[in-house]
Amino acid sequence: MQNPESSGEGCGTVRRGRPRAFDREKALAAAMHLFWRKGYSATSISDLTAAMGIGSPSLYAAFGSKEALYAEALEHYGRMHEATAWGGFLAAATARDAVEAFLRDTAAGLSEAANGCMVTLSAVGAEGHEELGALVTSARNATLIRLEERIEQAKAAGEIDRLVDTHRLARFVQTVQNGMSLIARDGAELGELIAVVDMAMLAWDAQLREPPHV
Amino acid sequence: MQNPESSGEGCGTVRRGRPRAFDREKALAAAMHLFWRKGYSATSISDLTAAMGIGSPSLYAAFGSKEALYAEALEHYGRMHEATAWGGFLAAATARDAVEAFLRDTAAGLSEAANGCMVTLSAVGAEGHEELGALVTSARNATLIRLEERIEQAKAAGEIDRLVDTHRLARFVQTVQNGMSLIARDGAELGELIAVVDMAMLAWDAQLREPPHV
DNA sequence: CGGATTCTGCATCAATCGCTACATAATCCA
DNA sequence: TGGATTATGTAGCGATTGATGCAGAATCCG
Repeated sequence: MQNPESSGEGCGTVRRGRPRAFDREKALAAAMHLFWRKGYSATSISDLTAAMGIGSPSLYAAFGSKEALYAEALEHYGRMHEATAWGGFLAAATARDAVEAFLRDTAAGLSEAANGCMVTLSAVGAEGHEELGALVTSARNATLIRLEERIEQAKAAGEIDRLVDTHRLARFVQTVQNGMSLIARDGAELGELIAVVDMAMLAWDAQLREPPHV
Repeated sequence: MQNPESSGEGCGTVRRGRPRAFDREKALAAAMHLFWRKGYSATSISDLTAAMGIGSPSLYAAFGSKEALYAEALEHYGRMHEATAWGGFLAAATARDAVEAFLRDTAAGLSEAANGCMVTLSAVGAEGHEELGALVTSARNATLIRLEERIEQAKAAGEIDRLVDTHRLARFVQTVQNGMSLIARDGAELGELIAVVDMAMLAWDAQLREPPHV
């Protein structure tokens, strides 16, 4: 926050003084995994320094504070999972294919991580850290908006009837995806997650068969 | 834990010594709401004593420890919401009606509380308290088992084809219900939750129309 | 080399954590 | 009333929390 150079990693500038003895990216990844698994409040600085393999002064010099480290861990999480979560979605030819790819890729990702989605399951706002809570809330909202925009695009392309409720479709997909994070954290296996996706797509198809105005 | 009388509230026995100056049930309810909203780790004893309106010695005399208080708050939560969550489910004539009632009652409950379900969203196990984590995990699993048993019952009654995958149906319903907790905590309104339920029931109906073996 | 700069490890800060000892207050039974 | 029992309030326990001061080490530029 206070030092504008420290957070940006200063890619272009030549580093002066004693060089950092640890890999900042790896330390950040370790912190991310810890925050991901235990949440913000239950993760202490000593947990972090142990997992990152550094002392607390190095942590604070490199990341500023626990809150700033969490914010950066969130960004790192987003960078790491952007492609796997949205690649198929963006490449799909239709909104239906996009949604199905999105849910299937989510299922695949969740069955590997087994922690659920860091963004979906974060309760950092409710834990009393409103600024960080706003970060995760806006990240969640971005998913809903992406879904809605893709559906609107499908409407413009004539793929989906203009009278269909975009928000309803998107909310449903979001709900299923969120729920998958929870059952995955409780140990659901890939096959179960895939079955959930299949049933969700049945709902999608049935909803688009329904008369739009009832 | 150590004192067998303290946790059971000793309804029948005559109380001796100085009487308690606070309402144990109300204090427990206050603790439950705090744990519900903030989670286990982010809720401190001073938060609790402030919300319960008592001193810490009274808290420990009445509830034993923070962990025991959380466990009792969980039970209290279950008792408070058992009827509203499962009343319609148990009264329904068919499995389909039961599931729809379960999801609709969930939607109604979530739109009031706006915290999501305390059991669904608890991460106390991941926070490092495995015993409490086992409690919430088994509570979540109980929901899945109830759903599965109701579906099996419907199969026995000839209402649902025996070849349909019980676990798949139950997992889907559980996933949708879990997801609803998350979007409710993010501010989804009753109408949006109801729309999700409607779409979930489309999936239910479509799944039961599908040929069981593919 | 010397001086500036930056990072690391040790030690520690004030604050808070979960929890409790202790003296006093309020009730019961006799 | 007096002794037994239980609850309350103050005050504080040792441990841990998030976060730093500081001396020394390691690099840069000149």
